[in-house]
This record gives sequence, C-alpha cells and structure tokens, in this order.
Amino acid sequence: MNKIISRIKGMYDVLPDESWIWQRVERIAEETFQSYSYQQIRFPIVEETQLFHTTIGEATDVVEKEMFSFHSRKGLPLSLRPEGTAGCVRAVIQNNLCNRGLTQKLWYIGPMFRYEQPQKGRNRQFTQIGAEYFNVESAHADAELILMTARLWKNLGLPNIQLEINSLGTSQSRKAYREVLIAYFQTHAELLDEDAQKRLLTNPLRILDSKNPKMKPVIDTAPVLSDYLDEESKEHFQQLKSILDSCGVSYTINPKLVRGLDYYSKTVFEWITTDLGSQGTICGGGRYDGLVELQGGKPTPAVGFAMGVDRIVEIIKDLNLWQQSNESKTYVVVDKSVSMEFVYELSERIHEALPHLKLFMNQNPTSFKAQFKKADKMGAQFAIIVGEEEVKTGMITLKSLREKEIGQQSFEFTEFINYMNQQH
RNA sequence: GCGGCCGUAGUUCAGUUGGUAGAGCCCAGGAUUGUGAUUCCUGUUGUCGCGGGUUCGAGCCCCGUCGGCCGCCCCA
Repeated sequence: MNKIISRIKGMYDVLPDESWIWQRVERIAEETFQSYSYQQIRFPIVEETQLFHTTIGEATDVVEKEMFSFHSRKGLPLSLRPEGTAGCVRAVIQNNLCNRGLTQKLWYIGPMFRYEQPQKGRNRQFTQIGAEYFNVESAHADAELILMTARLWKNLGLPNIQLEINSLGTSQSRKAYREVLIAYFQTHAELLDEDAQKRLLTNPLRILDSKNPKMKPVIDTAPVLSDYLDEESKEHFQQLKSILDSCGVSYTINPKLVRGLDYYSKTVFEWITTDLGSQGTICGGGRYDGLVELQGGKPTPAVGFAMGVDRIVEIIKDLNLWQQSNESKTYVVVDKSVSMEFVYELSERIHEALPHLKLFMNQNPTSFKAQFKKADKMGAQFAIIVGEEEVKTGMITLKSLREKEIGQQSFEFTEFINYMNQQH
C-alpha cells in the first residue's frame, strides 16, 4: 500500500452528510440578495500581492503574516485572496462598471485563504459570501445593506445574533482622532502591553479592541472616536440609525468597534453570535469611500460586507437548526437473472420520461432481501422490482415502501409514468 | 506566531503499576430460494496519527513531527 497523503492543516472536506447544509445556505443567500437586486460577480482567487497590500493595508495582520503568497513563473508576487473586497473593487475598476456614476449592487461567494492557527470557526481555507454596493454615498445604502443581512438571518433561521455598529468618520476626521489617540497612549505608554506598543504608531485604533484586562483602564479613559467625528459623518451615522430604528432592527453602538482592515470609513458593523466560542463574528462590513480611488479608479463611494459561511454552517449544525428534507428516492431492485442490458434500457427510458426522479440503480444485485433492506435504509419511497416476471411481461412492478396499504402495483410503462407524475 | 489538552476498528469510546488489542453502534451473511421493522445467530475490521528513543518487552514512558480542539491573537 502506498502512503496516504492527507489534507493539509486548516483545510477541510465537506462530505455529503453536510454538503446539503452548504447548498441550502448558498441558495437562501442568493435568493435574498436577488430580492434586493444584487447580481453575482466572480473574480479570481489569485491576484497580485500588491493589490492586497494597497487595499487592506500594510500594517494589518492579514497582509503582514496571514497571506498565502508565492511567485509566478515570471517572478511576479502573487497571493491567494484573503478576502473578497480587494478583488471585487479591482474588477469593478478594470471593467468600468461604475463609470459615469453608475451604481452597482454585486455579491460574490468563494474560498478565501489566510495562514492562521486553525480552531473552530477559523480555517485556512474558508468560504465567504459578500456583497458590495457601489456609488451611493448616503447612509441609505448602508442601511439597506444591513437590513438585507438581517433578512438573511431571518431567512436562514439563525437565532441569537446581535448587531454592533460604529462610525469611524471620514478619513480626515479619523486622521485627527488618530493623532489624539497616539498622543494619549504615548503619555500612558507604561500601561500598554507589548502588542499595543507595536501597534501604537501603525494602527492605534486597534488597541481599543484589545481584550487584555490589564489595559482596560487605559482604554476606558481613552479619547472616544465619536467626539472627534465631523458633522458629515455624524449626520450619516444618525441617518443609518434612524432607518434601522424604523425597521425594528436592534443594535448596540460599540465605540470600540474599529475592524482590522484599513479601508473602512464612516459606517462599520458586525453581526456577532455567542454560539461559536471565540470566533463569534459571522458577518462584518462597512463603508469604504476611499478605496476605489486608492486602487486607481475614479472616486466612488461604496459599502459592503462579508460573511463566513463556515461559521454559519457550524451554527446550524451545533444548534441542529435544520432537518434534511427526505427527498423522494426510488430504488431499483434487480434479480440476478435479469440482463443488465434490459435493466439499463428500462432505467434510461424512465430517466427520459421522469427527469426529476431520483433513481438508485443496484449495480451489483444481491438477494432481494438485502436490496430491500438497502432501499429502506436510504429512505427510498418506492422500489421498482425487475425480475424474471417483469422481463417476461414487460410490466413495471412498483412497491410503495412508505405506505403499506398501497403495497405493490403493476403498470404498463405509460401508466407507470403517469402514476409517478401524480406523486409530486 | 504563543500557551494548554488530545489522536486506539467505518464511528463513539474503554484499555490497570509497561506484559498477546477490547466493547457498543455500524457493516456483511443467515433464520422454508421474489420483499424492508424488531428479534436471534454468525462474521469482518486495526501499521494504536507518523518517525525515532528508553526497555527483555511500549497503545501506555521520553523526544520529534503531522493533525484536531480550546485560549491568546486575528477575523468572516
């Protein structure tokens, strides 16, 4: 026997006992987005590394230490995408989707890659579904986007998830706040932990997010971002809140919610669950008005989010929220004496006439007893019995496995088709 | 990247101070030859994650490695 090569760390296989959950999540997401007039966009899994540096920010953990990077054969630095927004924005610019003030509502789904220490709800390859709304500056876009996510949770039937929102202000006001914050932390430098020291000059806002209890006092008395918001951002945030209020979407304002990617401005939000342990964010997003320009496009306001499909599937499994619908299957019980030519000729005629029927053909006929046992175990509704008698008469014998009073019936082929069509 | 716990049959797990590898479930076959549940009988299954070391002898002790889980961190 050869050595078995196993899956690499942080990657996973989705097996049939679970894939139906993924499919249903994806289907519901697609339907929900379509109902808000979003269209799907697909873009590459591999991009130039520089795209992510520019978009996400040099000082972020994602680009500093979490990318799967390599070189093309010609030496160009490439990376597997660690998130979707960078590539989506690139595609929008390159294909002129937002020229002349055109708005775009786009959604995507696909694998993302981050080189992290895996744990529950955190894999190195993971699936995100995201949406981006381009070229609407007002908070109406932010609000609609958040309302759409709220509807998605409702459509998925997810309980216990809470919305947190915050405003980071325009890039100018954030810059001003940043200066104040750095100055504040510098005067209390002795209270900062090693991590915070490192971040002080690169990404001071993230210090606010620290869970280190020793730093809680310094953080609690730190200047608050909302005090430094410009009028425009305050107004924008106010509008968002008032729409959410009027639609009955409850939220908490978390002034320390800053998010780890540099491109956000004004609105940021997260949907959080307590059912997953420490990886509790199932969806996060916000506004990124400067990003399109940063990537070389024309100034284009935009807002978007991404959600972790892995985590949502995990919740559905852990809480046992969904039952697999027992789709009607029909098992073909074959007697050993019957030629396979006969069996396949028959089954192909059935497929032709009943394209939606799920037929399970026994390829390896054993005893009737064993075949019926198998049919029962896989939850088949019907068994079609093909034995010497059926070959002789050309009739189709159908047995209802779930309704005993119906029992076994014999049909001409066309009668059989009619009967099966009436079943659903 | 750091710290802790863990890895034994398809699966869930047990395995004593180091002394021949175990159970339930599942699976396969059978209980008057064309028919499912239950029950009963019979049976298969392992490089004990992998590699090295200590030992007369290692599933058990030591080292390394790979993988999983939990926390930090990060984020979806």
